[in-house]
Amino acid sequence: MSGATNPDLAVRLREAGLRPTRQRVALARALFEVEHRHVTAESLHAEAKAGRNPVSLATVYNTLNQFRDAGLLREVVVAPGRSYFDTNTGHHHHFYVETDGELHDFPSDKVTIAGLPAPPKGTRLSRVDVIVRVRR
Amino acid sequence: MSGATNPDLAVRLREAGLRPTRQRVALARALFEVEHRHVTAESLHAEAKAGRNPVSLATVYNTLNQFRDAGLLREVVVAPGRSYFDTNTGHHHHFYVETDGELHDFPSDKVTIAGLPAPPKGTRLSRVDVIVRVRR
DNA sequence: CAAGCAGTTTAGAACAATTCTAAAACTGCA
DNA sequence: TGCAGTTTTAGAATTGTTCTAAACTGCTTG
Repeated sequence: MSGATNPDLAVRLREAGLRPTRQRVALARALFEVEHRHVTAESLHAEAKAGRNPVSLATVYNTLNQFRDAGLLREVVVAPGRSYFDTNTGHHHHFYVETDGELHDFPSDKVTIAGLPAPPKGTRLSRVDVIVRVRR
Repeated sequence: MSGATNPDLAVRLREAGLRPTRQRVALARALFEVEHRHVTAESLHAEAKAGRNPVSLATVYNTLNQFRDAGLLREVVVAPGRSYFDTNTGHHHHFYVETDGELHDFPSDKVTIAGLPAPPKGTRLSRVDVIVRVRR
């Protein structure tokens, strides 16, 4: 079962304008066939290498960037040199546990942010990131 | 006038547990004797080098980290490999213009964030960062 | 006010994260 | 199946930051 090709993923990639190559599909499966995940390039690379679909680190970086640009992933920068890719692209925010580098989602349903000033003129809103930093 | 030593800065550094050395005072003057600023290590280093108080890049990094640890500065990470130090340590949030890397403060007076979930158990709140990302 | 020691600075090496390069390997279409 | 354009790859290069070890400086003491 785990060796089978998932046609949905191939379709999803094609719709994003990306050819469903062996490597991209392998990474997409690791990312999207399970619950929401937070990965770094290094962690995903280690995972792929350990599994039966080794993918070079350069390709992991390329693919994560392409997935992000295509809207399949969201990048969250929590600290200098610490960047996560989040498979949850819906509206939500993050807890970041500074003492051990963990990142957790929380839904934005209940959260309301009021009174934000208008974007500087000549710019349009791209996204509002809320990172709640906590420590143990 | 601009060559004079500012005793307040020396005091402020000493209170932070830092010896007021020539280099630290020079950087503190560049940072704190004007309106609130957003600097990077590189930009501050370039500035110091151009002025009459050249300071090595290593010292700029050390000093920024010390100032941040002492609460004199706040670090804002906006993108991978892009970290600003903000001389405004009060409550406020940021606009980040993704297309050109600019960072702007905005006061948090008017902004209310309601409905944030409680921190994960075993952790205590450190800070809530709100970054409003915009593009031209 | 000289001496000495801990704290600081520095250039350069080292390191970590990410991107680039150029060549080999693929993918998809004709 | 052949072929043109994409994609992958290893390794080099780049970028941002920290480390190292030696020289220097600020502060305290005798």
